Amino acid sequence: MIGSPESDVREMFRRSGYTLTSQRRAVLDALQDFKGHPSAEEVYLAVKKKNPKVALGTVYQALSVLEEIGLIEAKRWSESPVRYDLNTEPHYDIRCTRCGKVAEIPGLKFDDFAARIRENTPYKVTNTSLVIEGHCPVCQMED
Amino acid sequence: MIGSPESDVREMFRRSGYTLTSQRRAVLDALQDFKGHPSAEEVYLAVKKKNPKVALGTVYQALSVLEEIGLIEAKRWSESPVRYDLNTEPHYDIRCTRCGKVAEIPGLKFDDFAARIRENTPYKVTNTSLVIEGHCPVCQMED
DNA sequence: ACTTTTTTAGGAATGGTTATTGATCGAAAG
DNA sequence: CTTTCGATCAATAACCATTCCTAAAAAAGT
Repeated sequence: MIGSPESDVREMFRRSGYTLTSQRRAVLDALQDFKGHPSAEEVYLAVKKKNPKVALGTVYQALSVLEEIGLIEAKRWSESPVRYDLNTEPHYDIRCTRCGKVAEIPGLKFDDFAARIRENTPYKVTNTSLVIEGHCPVCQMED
Repeated sequence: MIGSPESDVREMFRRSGYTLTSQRRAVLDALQDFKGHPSAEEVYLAVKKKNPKVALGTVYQALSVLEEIGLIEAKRWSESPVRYDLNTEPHYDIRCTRCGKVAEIPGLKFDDFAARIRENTPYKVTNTSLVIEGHCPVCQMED
């Protein structure tokens, strides 16, 4: 939800009850450095460069903890591997199903649908995700 | 997008270039009969009752064709198997991550994200999907 | 320092989905 | 009708993202 400076990260871990281990920190750092929306595998490779001993399973587990805490967001596009993003400013992402590139949609005011949904259901909403797909201008030329 | 009566189904198949085979028809029928959002496996079992010879792979293939044509919609919740729904009136679905039940959120006017997004991007938008998850009233009692 | 609980590495196992292949079907032409 | 030829199908094997398992290590609690 926020820019996640050091103190916020610590605070959110403290409140969650999970411990902020070096592996979880490394996964978060890797996501911070990443341009785009890496898959678990890509995060794993990035983390491995600094600490060759981390296991892929650990990265998966760290990602799921970070998602549960709310520090990162998982995007499930129609193509399989789940992709992760730092949970910073709300924004809309669109993915080209031909070339795979993910872009942010600029100039579109973000509508906090999560808030509106909370007002309209007795459910306790824990997660919302808007997936948008299409063909980017370049790939449209194939038509 | 619409109620998909017989003639619409034929028309959409005709325009797509795909042929309306008995298997694809059976998959569509199964979805029509289904309450809720079946997985490919569940659709397969339903189709199998009427035609024991169909293969699971055929169901997957039919589902992907039907999705491409726009007759059905695929929902990718955080829990793995993809679930399918007839593409009828736009609506919001919420899924309880504890008991797995999917419910429609009533009384919430659907805002056509796709239309607003199309106006704000050079992409050709082919698919939008809003995934909402939380804990239903019953499962909240576990807290 | 000792005990308990949580986390990790490493690797094997799972399970949803895709790919493969040979057989079969179906529209279009002769 | 038949023949042709591409599309579709059933069955099964392969794939691969993710989860599970276990012993060891680390962290937290006392």
